This record gives sequence, structure tokens and C-alpha cells, in this order.
Amino acid sequence: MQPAGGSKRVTITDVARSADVSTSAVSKVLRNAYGVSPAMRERVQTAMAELGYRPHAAARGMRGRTYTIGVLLASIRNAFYADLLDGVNAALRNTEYALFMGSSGSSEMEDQTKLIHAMVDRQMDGLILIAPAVPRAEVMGIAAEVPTVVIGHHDPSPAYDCVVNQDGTGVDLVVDHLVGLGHRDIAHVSHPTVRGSQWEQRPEHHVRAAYREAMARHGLTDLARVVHSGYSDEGGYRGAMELLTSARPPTAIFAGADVAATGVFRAAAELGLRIPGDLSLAGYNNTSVAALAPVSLTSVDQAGAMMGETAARLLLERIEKRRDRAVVTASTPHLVTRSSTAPPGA
Amino acid sequence: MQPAGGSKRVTITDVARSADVSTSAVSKVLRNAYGVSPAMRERVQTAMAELGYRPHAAARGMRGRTYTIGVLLASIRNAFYADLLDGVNAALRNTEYALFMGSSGSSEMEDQTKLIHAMVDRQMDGLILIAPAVPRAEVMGIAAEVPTVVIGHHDPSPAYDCVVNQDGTGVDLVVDHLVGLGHRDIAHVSHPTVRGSQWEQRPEHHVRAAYREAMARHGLTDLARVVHSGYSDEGGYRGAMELLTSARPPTAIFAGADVAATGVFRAAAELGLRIPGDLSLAGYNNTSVAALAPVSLTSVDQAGAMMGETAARLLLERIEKRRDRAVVTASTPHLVTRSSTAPPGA
DNA sequence: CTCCTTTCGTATAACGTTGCACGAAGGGAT
DNA sequence: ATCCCTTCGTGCAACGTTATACGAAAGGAG
Repeated sequence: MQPAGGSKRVTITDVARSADVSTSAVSKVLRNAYGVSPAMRERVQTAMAELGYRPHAAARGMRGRTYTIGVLLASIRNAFYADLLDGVNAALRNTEYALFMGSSGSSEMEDQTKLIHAMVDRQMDGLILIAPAVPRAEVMGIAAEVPTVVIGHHDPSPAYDCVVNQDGTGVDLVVDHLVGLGHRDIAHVSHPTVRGSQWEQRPEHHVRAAYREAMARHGLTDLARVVHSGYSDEGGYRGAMELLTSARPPTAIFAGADVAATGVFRAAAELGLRIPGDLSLAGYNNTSVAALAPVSLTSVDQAGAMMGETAARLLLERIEKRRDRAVVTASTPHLVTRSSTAPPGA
Repeated sequence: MQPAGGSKRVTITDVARSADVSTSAVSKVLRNAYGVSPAMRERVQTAMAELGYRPHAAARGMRGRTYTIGVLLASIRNAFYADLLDGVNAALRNTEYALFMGSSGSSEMEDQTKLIHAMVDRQMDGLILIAPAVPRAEVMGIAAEVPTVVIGHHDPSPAYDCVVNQDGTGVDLVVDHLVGLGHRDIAHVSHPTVRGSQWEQRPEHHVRAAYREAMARHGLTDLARVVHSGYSDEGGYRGAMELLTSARPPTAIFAGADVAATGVFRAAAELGLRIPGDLSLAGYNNTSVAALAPVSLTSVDQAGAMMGETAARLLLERIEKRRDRAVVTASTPHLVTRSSTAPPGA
């Protein structure tokens, strides 16, 4: 406990002086290195506690680890990411590592690149990139320097680990559910393909393909319709408007993200359509918004916390060199049925 | 020069060699220091661009700035914080500073303290603490070491700058609005007082006091009722349940946070009460949730982005030593009326 | 043509930590 | 006693950057 005034930080040298040993000895204790007698360990630890010593991460960074992990978030507003983060936090709870997130606010490629560089420049030990918008080649370059886990994209690489969801299964659950309720005209609101991103397997691609397949499986190929208005409130609104004012409005809409589903709600309200009476609506991700009483949106749960925990675990394995081969883990989604879906015309 | 595996980073030395000058010269260019001829600046900058040089933040941290700003977030789920962050990001956009957030997930005091220490240990240049749960003395200690801005708490200090909202005004807007609609029995859902936090002026205190005053101003002192069930979905639910199943259920509820209002929605739905028919509901913060079509919650807008921008600006002033006296800025809220409030019995 | 300023570039010592290389005890085996 | 291991502690050279001190030109005033 140091008086705050203009006092200097407690350094390893102060500890060494106080414990009457060399700085190397203190460093050894700090690192659990070989060649420390119990007696010395004891003395050093006492001194550290007495002085309130905390290692200087920047200095550590110059030589090795900074014990810092960075998470790139496309948007802080997507509640699903919060679930992921809870998982990451949980996995890191009892380690020495600190977690810092960077969010560009916008999901612009340029901003994200700057953020990732900022993380690398600060010598972070590992990176978790959530659905990065930067080119795949860039990520592979980064991953060659720093252990990296990519969450969301289904493009594996020997350079980084992947944590994804079995999106195909999730889509099947939704379509089967809606068909089971009696719907046939089921439209899908998707995200536009980002040009030049080099990611072939973004979640929206998987979801889109799985949607078409599921429709085909039910003999509804001709009724399958996709609008690419985007995963955002505004995108959901525009997509729904287009669909619902078309010559043949669908009886059900499957939005590829909950956040887009909220836009569909808005469009339906404006058009005087009641949900689920006139239109059934399903989302994806089961974010906390879906669970809100006035929303009560049927959605696919991806167990975000579990994915986050897995990502953190994989990252630590890599950082601590307990594994050197890349890995892909895919978790199983399940459907949460709420009151936004019902038989058509109910 | 380097085999693919362990390619080294480009350092100031590489740039110096390539431009055929000393490292000091490169450093000078980097820092815009005095004593650099246009010719040399030109050559160095060309070399930097050619080699793709990026300064090593950890090394910088050992001597001075790290060009890193840390934001402490109590919870990543509160959409109001996202508004604040947008503002902070905007203010930092064209500076050299990178922004990293730390969120404990839980708002436990201990976790937050660890996070703040992690930021200080990483030599961050400035800290923005959003409604910190750690003891005030602790924050004052930190602020003596690192420039700090506190958002939310109305307890100013010479050690740090404060960015707050005129919460009293916001509350007046809500109560006046509800009274204007004809409500008299207006209850308030608040947050429990945190023991030992030493913050006397948390926003919920201001809001609570202002609520009582506003009720008194309308001659409704006896009808004023506060439950301290907490600013969370669950807290809103419990508080509303208590109020709505009491002997004299209120006709309107003013929730101190939008996130608590969503819990009130849930309670009302369970009790078969319609909003706004049977119960008017107002929130605080005007988060994006309030704007969702199925929610459409009347709420007080605090202009979060502006507050965030102000906080960042104040912080930069302090970091760059353009100001040394602490400052408090309070912005004016306004009411956003939506469809969750209506005359009683409408 | 001195002498005195500027101007501009370089040498160098930190900053706090790590990890290798080294050495001094102490303990067995011969 | 000699030699060789362990075990355990220390010395020291990095790591990439900043900032101070200093020297070498070049320019100006007398």
C-alpha cells in the first residue's frame, strides 16, 4: 500500500532490496522458475505483499508475455457477443491474464484492421476475433505472429483455431418448426455478401445455404426467398418491407439474426400486421432481446457463453504451447420457441 | 532474411538503418520533436512506410506514453454504455490513441478493482470509469497516478474529472409527463444502495431524491413509493411484482433504467396487465431497446454519445497537460415519449 | 576573421523485466 | 581426500523506445 502522491511504482528492484535478494531471484519467484528454495520464495512473497508489488506489464511485454488477451468485437450492441464474452471471462477468471476488448463501433474493415494492429503493437499474447470483417489473408498474417482464435467464420486454417456453431442444424430447427406449424411460404432475411473479404464461409452463407436445403427437403424449393438487406434493425425493416408489400407476402419470416428480427417487428407494426397472428417470425442467436417479454422472439440458441469459454481455452493452449495444431470446434444449437411463431392465420 | 517461422518485427533500428540515420533521429520524427530537417523527416518517413513500421507500444510504455486509453464498463449488456462508447470512439478517431474496454461481466467490486489495476499495470495513459463500483478512495488513488474521468457519479474531486447528466431534470420530465397524463399513483423502481462504496452521489441517489421532490411538487408526497430491487431485468421484475400485487397497485411505474423496465414488462405480462392500458411505464437512458417496435418505451435520453465524447476530450486534455484543474460537466436530458405511457385506464 | 548563436544530427543512459550463463555451496560416491 | 553432481542464488545483457547531453556545421554580427 503506497501513498498516492507522486510516489513511484514499486518495481522488482524494490522487492529485491526489501527481501535482500537479487532481482533475478524475484523474477524467478514471479515466473515459478527452477532454482528457488522454499525459504527464499517465502521471503520474496512476503516482501511483494508488503510493498503491494504488481508487475509492470509493459516491461514484461518487452521480453515476453504481457498476460493480456484481446477480443475484437464487430459491434458492442449485439447482445450475443456479450454472451460470448461472459464465457471468455469465465475461462480467464482464475488465470493471470487480463481481457481487453476493442470495438470499432462501426464494422468497417479499416477500423477493425487498425484495432487488430493496436492489439499486436501492444504485445497482446493472444487474440480472439469475433466475426472479423478484415480480409482473411490479413488474419492469417496476424495469426502467424500471435495465437489467434476466430469465432464465427467456417473457414478453417492451420494458422488459427475456429470456434463455430453448427449453423445448418440451427436452420433446420427453425424451418422444421415453421413447417410443422403449417407454414409453407417462409422467407429469409440475410446479410449481404461482403465484397473482397475472402471469407468464403461466413455464418450467413451457411445459414442461407442451409435454408435453401431445408426448404427443398420439405418440397418448398419454389417458395424459398432470400432478401439480403443485412443483419441490423434497419436491414430487417427494409427486408421485411420488401417481402411484406410484395405480390405474395410470406406467412413466416426467418431472420438470420435477432437484431434483424427487431426491424421486422417494426415493419409489421407499421403495416398493421400482428405477430404471430398475421406473420410468424423467428430469429437467430437467442440474444437477451429475444427473451424480453414484449418481444418474445422464437430464436436459435448458440450457447454463446460456451463458445466463448471454448475460444479462451483454445487460446490459452496455444499461448502456453500445449498444442500446435489448429483445431475447429462446432457446437450444437437448439431452438427456443416463444410467442412470435404460431400456425398461419392463428 | 528471416525464415518464415519467426519473422521479426520492424523496429526503430531497422528504420534508422534503412534511412541511414540514427535511431534518435527516427525517434524525433516519430515524436515531432525539435531539430529535424525537412529532408531528414522526408527520408525517415519514406523508410517507415516502406518497411511498414509500427511503433512498439510496450517499449514506449517503458519510457512514457502507451497511447492507450482504458474504459471500465460495469456491464457490456447495458446499451447505454454502447452509446457512451460511440462517443468516446468518435473523439479518439483521429488521434494516435487506441481504446480498450474492460468489462468484468459481473459488477463485483473485486473484479472491477482487478480490471482497473490491470489497466494501470499496462501503463495506460488515461482511464474512463463508467459508474465504477469500487470505493471512491480507490479511484482517487488511481486518479493520482493516471488521468481519470468518472462518468455517472455526482461526487466531484480535484483528482478526477466528472461527466454526468442533470438527472434531476430528467426525472422532472418523467414525473411531469405522467402527471400530465393524469397519473397520481406513480411508483419508482430504483437500485439498492451499495454498502461501503463511499460514493454519496450515485445516479440512483439523485434520481430517487428528484423523484420524491417532483412528487412533492405535485402534492403527491403520500403516494410516492420506491422499491430498491435493482437496475436489471430481474430487479425490474421483482420490483414490479411487489408493487403490482400490493394492496394499492400504482397506475404508473418509473423505472430508473430501461433494463429494469423490461423486467416490469415481464411482470405486467404475467399478471395480465396491458401496457399502457392498465399500467404506464417509463424508463431511463433511452437505450436502443426502448426504441424497438414491440417495446416502444417512453424514456429519458441522456445523449450518451455526447457524454462519451466529452469524457474523451477531457481525458485528452489531462493527458496532454493542457489542463490541470478538475472539471465537472453536466448535460441536459430530454424525454422521448413512446407508446408505453398513456392516460390511466386508457 | 573571430566569436557567438542557431540548427540539426548522434551517442548514450535509462525504463522494468526476463532468462541465460555462471559460480558457490553442499552432498555422495569413489 | 578428490571428483562430480545437484541445488540455488547472482550478474548481466538484452528487449524497443525516449530524452537529455553533446558535438559539428552553418550563419550572423562585430
